[in-house]
Amino acid sequence: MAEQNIDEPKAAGAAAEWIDGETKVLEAPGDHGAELRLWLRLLTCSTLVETEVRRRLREEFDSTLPRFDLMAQLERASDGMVLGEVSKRMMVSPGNITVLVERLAESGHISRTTSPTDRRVQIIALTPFGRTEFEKMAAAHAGWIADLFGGLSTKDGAVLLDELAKLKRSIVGSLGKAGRPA
Amino acid sequence: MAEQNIDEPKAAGAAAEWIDGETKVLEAPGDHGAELRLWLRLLTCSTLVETEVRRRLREEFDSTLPRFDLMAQLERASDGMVLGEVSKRMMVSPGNITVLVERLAESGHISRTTSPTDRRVQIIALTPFGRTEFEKMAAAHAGWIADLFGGLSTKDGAVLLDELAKLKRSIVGSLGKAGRPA
DNA sequence: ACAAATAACTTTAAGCTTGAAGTTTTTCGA
DNA sequence: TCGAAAAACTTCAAGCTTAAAGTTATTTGT
Repeated sequence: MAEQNIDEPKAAGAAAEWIDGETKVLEAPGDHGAELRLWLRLLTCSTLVETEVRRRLREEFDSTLPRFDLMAQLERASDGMVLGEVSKRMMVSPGNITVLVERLAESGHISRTTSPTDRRVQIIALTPFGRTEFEKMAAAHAGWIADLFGGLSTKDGAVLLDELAKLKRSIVGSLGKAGRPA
Repeated sequence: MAEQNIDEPKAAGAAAEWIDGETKVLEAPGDHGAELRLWLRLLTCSTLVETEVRRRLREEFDSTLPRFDLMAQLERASDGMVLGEVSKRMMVSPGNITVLVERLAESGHISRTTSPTDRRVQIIALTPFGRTEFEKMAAAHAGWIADLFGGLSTKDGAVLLDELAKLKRSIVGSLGKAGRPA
């Protein structure tokens, strides 16, 4: 493991590391080591937080992150939201939403109606029960995140937020270039 | 696959946003808005990259990220690696590895042997075929990441790497505090 | 008006992932 | 030594996720 002060980030995409080893560094073709290290570290942070959030949602609320996210989308839409819109906002496939909605409707957290003006469209909304439950979860969630990120100074937080904005522009720019449908 | 909106970061954990809305900002209890925004942005970057990597692994190599990661772990271990060690390094459950190993063994990418000294232990290693395949994928992967992160200046990359190190310390510190087993 | 295209889901098949429970081996302690 | 405990998986049930194919409903082009 390279000389990093914090210990090994090995998760998904971890092919990164082999550039670190003295063995491979010699033959590095375009030397993408810096980017790989960055990606690996980003992924590690993200995975650590996500794993912890999942764990606590399960243990403290017997729920899951996807369900929480779906309810979060609905929280601000008091009139409900079209299924396709939820899918886009959550960046997941429509089929996925269908399944989640089924479960959340069964458990009484959300309601689902067919649009009166377009019978293809499904409108989903939090039920009062769902809203109450979500508010409890959201408050707890905010606390967890605050704890996990709390070791960062205000300044570091601001810098990180800014650098991540730049990174996002880089990513989106790169994705846009290759003629993938927007 | 739904075309996902790139602009708004709404993915997993997105309860964040409701602090942004004028509605909620008034009653923010401990005001964890800064941390939530940071988390949301981090997650967005990570998700965008991961989704793209998965897509390309599938389209260009008919493979998956978990398989790639598993092979990446083996790449540097020419003598093979114990299954439990792989599980720890990849930060996933042992049962998960069992399944992945089965598939990769079937396809001839890895070999699997029972340790001669301890018959509980499974040792897995890349086959020559697996190694060749992995090297192709790894080279492509490094290029994808370089593209995605390439819009970042060297300076920004360095700053981001540093801030992420601080963040990771914050996270790990926070996780450590609550007496969860390491 | 009406057929073709488009939209908005839903269904399906396949793969990933986990926590919990189960199996086989080793190790440890009295 | 020998039985209990621990280790290292494996199996299982459930849930998430996606791409692709299928349905039903609405729009469009002519």
